Amino acid sequence: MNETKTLRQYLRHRGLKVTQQREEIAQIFLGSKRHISAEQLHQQIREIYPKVGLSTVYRTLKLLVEAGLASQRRLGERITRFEPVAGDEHHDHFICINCGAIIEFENQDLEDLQEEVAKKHKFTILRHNLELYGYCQKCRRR
Amino acid sequence: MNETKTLRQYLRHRGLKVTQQREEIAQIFLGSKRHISAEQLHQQIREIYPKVGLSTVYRTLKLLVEAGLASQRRLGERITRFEPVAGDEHHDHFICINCGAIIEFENQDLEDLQEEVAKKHKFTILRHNLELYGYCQKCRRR
DNA sequence: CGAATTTTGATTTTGATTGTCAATATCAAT
DNA sequence: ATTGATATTGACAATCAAAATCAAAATTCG
Ligand SMILES: [Mn+2]
Ligand SMILES: [Mn+2]
Ligand SMILES: [Zn+2]
Ligand SMILES: [Zn+2]
Repeated sequence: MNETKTLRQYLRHRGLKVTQQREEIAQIFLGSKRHISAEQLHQQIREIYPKVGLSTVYRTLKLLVEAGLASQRRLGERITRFEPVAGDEHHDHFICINCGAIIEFENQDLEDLQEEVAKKHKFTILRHNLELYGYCQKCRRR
Repeated sequence: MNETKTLRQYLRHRGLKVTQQREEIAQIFLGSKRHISAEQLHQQIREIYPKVGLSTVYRTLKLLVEAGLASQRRLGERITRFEPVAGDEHHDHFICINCGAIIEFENQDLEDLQEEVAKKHKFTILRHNLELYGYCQKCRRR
């Protein structure tokens, strides 16, 4: 678990405390399925660490995002979902409006073109959100 | 006001009723500033039509979206904003994280490239969201 | 250890949006 | 114009994810 180290470093760097709960939450989060909600993660954590509260899950997810270990998304639903970030990778999403499937993809041309458009408008991009809604392979025919 | 006609047609086509409130809300919405919230729109409407309720504003905005006269966005905030749609135009957004400015842009290459990527993944795009967050021209230097 | 500081978690609160429902409006057929 | 079936309205309550509260507990560092 290298990410655990990254979290500890981030916390110390900010003068925050390395607590049991933060380590437990990070541990479970990093091993959980992608695009998980705070509530779902809380359920999973409780199976192993029954005393952890939902508030602390919300707070720790925020820290993980700040530390660059998680990314936060609102993919068409009203709830926020989180996913672990491996290194400096980036990806975007297809979302099937029929079955709810989330398909991740990466395309450097798309990223480059965005930068080009930004340059034209004298805008500096720090991050972006691209969500493509429609039908997945299984759902597209009827 | 050609859009008023479009709304009437849409309502009749769906067996819905053309009401005072729907026409009033549409009228004010179409003349309002872009990226307005339901609450803000309700304020504006009340200045001229004081009896219109917030629920009806929400319901009518939904109808306007369905009729293709409005588009609905969540640009990083927790609230939903609406903007009138002119014809079949489409655009995406830069959002300045410093001053909150929203800059609209259109780029056909970007749209085409998205389609290309979708084809590779056997995904059919019906709609999409692209939000580029960063600094606008004014805010980018310091 | 001991004190200063931060964190936790049960609980309450917030706030945007949606649901409820009795009163009212619309509209097609008389 | 009147009627009656149906849809709509608006005040209000409900929902629900997320944020705030705060006393008790944990962490850190000398
Ligand atoms: Mn993802
Ligand atoms: Mn816009
Ligand atoms: Zn699907
Ligand atoms: Zn700016």
